[in-house]
Amino acid sequence: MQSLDRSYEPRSIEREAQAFWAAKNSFHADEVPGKAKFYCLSMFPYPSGKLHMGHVRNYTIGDVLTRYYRMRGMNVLQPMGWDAFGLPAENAAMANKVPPAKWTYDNIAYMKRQLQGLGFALDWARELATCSPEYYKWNQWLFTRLFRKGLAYRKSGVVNWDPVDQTVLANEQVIDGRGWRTGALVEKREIPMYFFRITAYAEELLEALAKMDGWPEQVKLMQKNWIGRSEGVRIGFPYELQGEKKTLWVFTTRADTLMGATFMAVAAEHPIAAYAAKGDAQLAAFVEECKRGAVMEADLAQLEKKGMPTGLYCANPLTGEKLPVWVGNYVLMGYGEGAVMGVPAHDERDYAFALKYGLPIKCVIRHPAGDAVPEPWKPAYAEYGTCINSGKYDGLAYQAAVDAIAADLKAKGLGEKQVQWRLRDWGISRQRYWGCPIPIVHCAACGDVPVPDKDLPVVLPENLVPDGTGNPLAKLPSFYETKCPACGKPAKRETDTMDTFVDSSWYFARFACPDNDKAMLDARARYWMPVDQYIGGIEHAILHLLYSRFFARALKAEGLLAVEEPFTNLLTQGMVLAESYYTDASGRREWINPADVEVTRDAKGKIVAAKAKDGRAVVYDGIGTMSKSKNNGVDPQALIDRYGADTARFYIIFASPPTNTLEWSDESVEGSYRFLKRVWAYAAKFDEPRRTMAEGLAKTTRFEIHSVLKQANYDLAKHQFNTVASAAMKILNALERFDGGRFKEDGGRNTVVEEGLSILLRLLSPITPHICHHLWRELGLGRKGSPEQDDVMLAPWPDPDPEALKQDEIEYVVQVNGKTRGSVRLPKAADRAQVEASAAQSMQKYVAGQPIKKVIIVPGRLINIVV
RNA sequence: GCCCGGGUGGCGAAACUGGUAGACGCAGGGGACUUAAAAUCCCCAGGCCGCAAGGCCGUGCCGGUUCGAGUCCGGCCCCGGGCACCA
Repeated sequence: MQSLDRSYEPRSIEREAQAFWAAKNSFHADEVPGKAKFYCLSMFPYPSGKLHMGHVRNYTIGDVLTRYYRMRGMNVLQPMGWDAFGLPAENAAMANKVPPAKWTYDNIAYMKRQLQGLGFALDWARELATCSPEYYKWNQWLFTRLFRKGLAYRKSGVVNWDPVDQTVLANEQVIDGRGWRTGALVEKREIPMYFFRITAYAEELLEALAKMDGWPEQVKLMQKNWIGRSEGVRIGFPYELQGEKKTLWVFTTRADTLMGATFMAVAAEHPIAAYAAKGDAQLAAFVEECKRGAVMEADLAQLEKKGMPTGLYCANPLTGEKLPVWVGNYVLMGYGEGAVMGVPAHDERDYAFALKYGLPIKCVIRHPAGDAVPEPWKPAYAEYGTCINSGKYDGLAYQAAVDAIAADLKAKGLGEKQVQWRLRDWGISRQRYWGCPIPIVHCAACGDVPVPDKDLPVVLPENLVPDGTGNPLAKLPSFYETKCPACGKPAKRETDTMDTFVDSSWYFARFACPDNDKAMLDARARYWMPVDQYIGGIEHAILHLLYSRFFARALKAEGLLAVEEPFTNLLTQGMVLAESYYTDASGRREWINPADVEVTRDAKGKIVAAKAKDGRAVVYDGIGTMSKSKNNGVDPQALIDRYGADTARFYIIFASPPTNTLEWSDESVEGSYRFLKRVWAYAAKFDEPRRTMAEGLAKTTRFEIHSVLKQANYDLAKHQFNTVASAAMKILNALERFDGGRFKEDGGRNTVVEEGLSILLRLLSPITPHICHHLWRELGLGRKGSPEQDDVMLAPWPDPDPEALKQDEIEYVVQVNGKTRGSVRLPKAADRAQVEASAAQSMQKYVAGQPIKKVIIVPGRLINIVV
């Protein structure tokens, strides 16, 4: 053990503490009936190579919570695993000619060592990787169950197609509409895919949000909007095609504006568009143009609104008025009916479209600005109001108009009220190699046949190297040639793999029983689930969390889980950002890592210039997420190597509250290291003889320490850890003020110092466990003869002593007309008259003869004199 | 474009239910120790005016509510996250 005579050496004490925990198996969690369990989980990492700052932040936050709840006496589980399938492994494989499996396993080994070096309280016995057959077997098993229930099914879906590489591209691989490797213009292509019917749970997923008190409002709101329940009316517009009567259906939330419809717009993929394009080359070209391009909604939504008439007309179902049918590039086939009614007077997009193409604008809602809709567009035009120019519906307000119109449409068989969801079914097929094979066999006679349980898992061969032109599995007969499980005839195995979101939608439950090879989940999952505290990046607020909620419901329906909500409390950490710099001396931008940039400051510390360490001038490009493309990643390992894990952990906690973005600063790390050195140095002086302190100073110091502790516990409860770190600093400051430098006279251990150090080390131990572990034992602060003597983690969490918090006097802030002018100290027992008199007395200068209108007193805090 | 957040000193931040804006740190300035440097310790520090006492201004911008607004309300600007195949 490192002696306190030596200065703080993080490396040796961290190694020593980690060895202690390993020897004692300190972080192993067992199912203990009757003891309150606490399942604390951070989102598992993708094994990309090495830990990045976001990981360190995520796992430090999780570890602080884990260690805190342990000390609060709960049975805590904190596991770790690997989200090990995915695209980057294939990219690395192509670049290095190494199979994704080897690359992935090497990364896992390296990152595991890094996590261990950070001293996280993880139960490694439960480690799992989603790319192992023992894990993904159960993806496949569940898929076959959902398939038989109709919750997994096949239909066509749209993908990005690179015509040169003849391969499907991920959205990420499409840059400005072109393939990332070939530069070819990307096309949309429809292919058969498997979907999970998440929409079957839309209503439940939405309604449960209201009861999820442990989730941030922000995330619940995002999910609510994503699910997107809207009430409206499905309206049929009759038309004739070659003498045949047909109906064009639309969904609208504004049936009250039906009389203001002046055109119809359909998506390029709509059957009407396809029909009309047959006889019209120009329209055909436009439809083709709309169908090309990327599939991303963000891109589609920002396209210039364009349209073309089909030459077809349909009739307003109530008036028979003829309405031209257009094809519009802003109409999405995936939402509603793939067609909309155009009401230019009361919808901004329709308005712009009508102006552009000279379509009539008919005002049918009275709004504050009047009964017309002159240019330019005003948001008021879209507000609810009373119907006008609408015949028998004139004078009706929104709901009454919708009700009346829906009733009339229903009578004609041309409409009814409908609830529409924005949520779409989840397409899980990926035309990629490094993922979980979809357990389906395609048989000419029997159709899609799920692989029987006895043949699971369908094992993914681990030795392939993709070449960028399609899925290598589709080129491997030994993989896809098989026999139909139903009829035994030759058949073809599905070569698509599953979206990696499938893997991550249930891993949290598998941590309870990763060793079970007979069942996906068992009773241990029912013990540990739900996760009590889930921690992860805000960027996962919708997809991952929504898919996991869907899975929990599906697993409950299979009898595998007892709960339908997987995460009771959710903490969404902010992203870690860094500055980026570039030089364009050579004509094209070269990004310089912030670590290699030196800045010049003026006398006030403001940055006035920056240059690269090699002397080249650099341009500051602002702050953003750490990325390879901007070369602004900061490697946490360098930080850990230099200062130790405790400093890295402390800095990351201290720098910002967990939910904020964290702007990286190398300089500030130094301050965290300095603080830990001060803790060490102060502790080292603990047993030096000290003189007896004056009673008054002891009382003030205890008041200070216990007040700070009270606030720190309050902050911990609301997960504001940065101020807990501040609190530790304040306690050390108070202790140093108390007896700094006065170690000459005798007196032995001072009880104020002993108590202060004991509180400090316990408060700090979840954040910086190694140094606290060491000092706690070295100073012998634990109760004699108890297990906590050897291990601060086993000590009880400190709570403030109510005696120490008692005060005889209170300081009141005194304001005149709301402006702070001073303060007065008054005995705690002072009554209102005394408080007022004392305040008026002290404010004579400001009141100066003016009549006092009233005096506002906030008990124990503030006095405001209004003159 | 749509949905969700955020904006407070040179920087990260704090401020409990509307009640002393800037705690705790970083960077900066001054000093002590040292042959020197590093390390450590002490002091100063929102802006403007003033020798000082003190005064005025100040939480992205504009307006409102209130005895009192960083905090509540309305409008705007900028930045970040998500938009269904990155994870």
